[in-house]
Amino acid sequence: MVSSPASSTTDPVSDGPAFSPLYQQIKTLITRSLQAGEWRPGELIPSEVELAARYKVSQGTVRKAIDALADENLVVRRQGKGTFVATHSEQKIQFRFLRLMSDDGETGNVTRRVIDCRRLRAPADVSRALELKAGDPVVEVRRVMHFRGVPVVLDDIWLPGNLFKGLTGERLAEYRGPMYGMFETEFGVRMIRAEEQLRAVAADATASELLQVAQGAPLLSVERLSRTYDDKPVELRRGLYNTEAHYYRNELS
Amino acid sequence: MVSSPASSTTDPVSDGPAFSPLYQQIKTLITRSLQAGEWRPGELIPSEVELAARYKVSQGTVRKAIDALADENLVVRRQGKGTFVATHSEQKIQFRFLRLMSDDGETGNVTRRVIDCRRLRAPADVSRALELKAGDPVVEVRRVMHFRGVPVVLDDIWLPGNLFKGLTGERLAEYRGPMYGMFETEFGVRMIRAEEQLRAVAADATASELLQVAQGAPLLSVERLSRTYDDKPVELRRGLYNTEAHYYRNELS
DNA sequence: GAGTGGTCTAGACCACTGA
DNA sequence: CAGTGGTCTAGACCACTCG
Repeated sequence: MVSSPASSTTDPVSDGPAFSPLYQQIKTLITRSLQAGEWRPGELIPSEVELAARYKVSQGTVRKAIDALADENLVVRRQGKGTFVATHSEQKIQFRFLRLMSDDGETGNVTRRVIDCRRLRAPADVSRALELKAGDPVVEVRRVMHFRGVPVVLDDIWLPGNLFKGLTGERLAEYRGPMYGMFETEFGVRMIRAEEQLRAVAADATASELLQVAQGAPLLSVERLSRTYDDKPVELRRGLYNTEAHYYRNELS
Repeated sequence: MVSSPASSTTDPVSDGPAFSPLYQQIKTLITRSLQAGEWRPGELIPSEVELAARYKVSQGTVRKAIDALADENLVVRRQGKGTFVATHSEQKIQFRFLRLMSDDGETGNVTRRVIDCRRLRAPADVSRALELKAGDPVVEVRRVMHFRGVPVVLDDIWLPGNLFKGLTGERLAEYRGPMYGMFETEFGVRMIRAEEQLRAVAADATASELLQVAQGAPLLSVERLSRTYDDKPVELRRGLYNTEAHYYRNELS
């Protein structure tokens, strides 16, 4: 294994060789393999002993690297079976990114309706957020999510056009299940983490119509920037949530 | 060290002896000491070797227990110095519970003004949330937070009267810094984790006056239930945030 | 330099899964 | 039963802090 200093995503850019522990370097190597698609979402990755042999380190060091990856939800450990690449196409993981709950606890059936899907040159604010060049192509999607048949969420979504070639409203419409699941299986783009900015806003004409609320009614605005393995932004999403009978849940610790 | 199964907070109540690893048991013991005040917020706890000797386990096992406590923010590790009990009276930790950011990045000066503070018998919804008996005493606080002199947050707060004997509006008003810091130093009550429910609502007459916004203006409603070491609820808080120039930030991963 | 937490190793044993 | 991850130990060495 390399013993010279390796750069880490969290290392300061300042002076000094910036010591990086072995397990961090291993973690980086495994992450690269995940990013390169050596093991795909849902698949089994090599066992700890195998990886230890591959990288010429002890099993304990590999273990610590995988522990960190599991903490970040990049990977899921299953005792007796092995370690699997995390996937959005799993019942259990879905509500990690969809934090809306019904007041009565039951979330009920979720259905998604695509209102619009088009390709265009990125508006200034979108290209800035997605770190694209001005005028780069983006896919713009508008969709409504229904909970038990009632429209609750209106999403406007922008995706880098170069990463989502061939994405159309039809393909979106015919896909069952969460969008992020489709993105990872159909386009090889996996959303890893996201930052959200929440605000209360008044419903405009469009929102009023699509969410069936009065104009000016208070809506929860959720602006999300999603990133993939290397922290590159790959989705900008502006959501409007009707919180009459639902709430956005959050845990602080 | 005990070798028989020990109950953990996350153990299922189902059948079986429910195997609990040693480091979990150690973690529970350390948590009990924290709760009992053996080491107070901000103080140094015994070194890993000392604790290993005390509990008759290896240093590695103590290490894993402390790692878990550090992950939960109960404790802070400082290489070369030791491990410290986490405290809310620290610049660094303040924005763990206050997630409001200014649009321009700078949060600026935060000031707090107590509008009202009184003792009363808990209303039904409050006593239910705080798991009190109907009619138990609570302290009710109303306060406004100003960012750079502008009122942005209106909080209504309820605290179990038995835990906060002697809390008055005067004592609150004269205290500088975050409320949770005062709670831990003055009343020995430490907020560990909290669940929040976010909604968009319309400003009523009171909010409109105290936050200087139009009646009916959209406000972000944040209902928070805070818990202490043993997961007992110790605070219910209903906040109204003016998100004209601020947003509630959240990270998903 | 002594004391702290942080890393790395090697080996033993345990708990769980599935053929 | 073999193979996986999970726990626990003991010891060596490193990085950091402070007197």
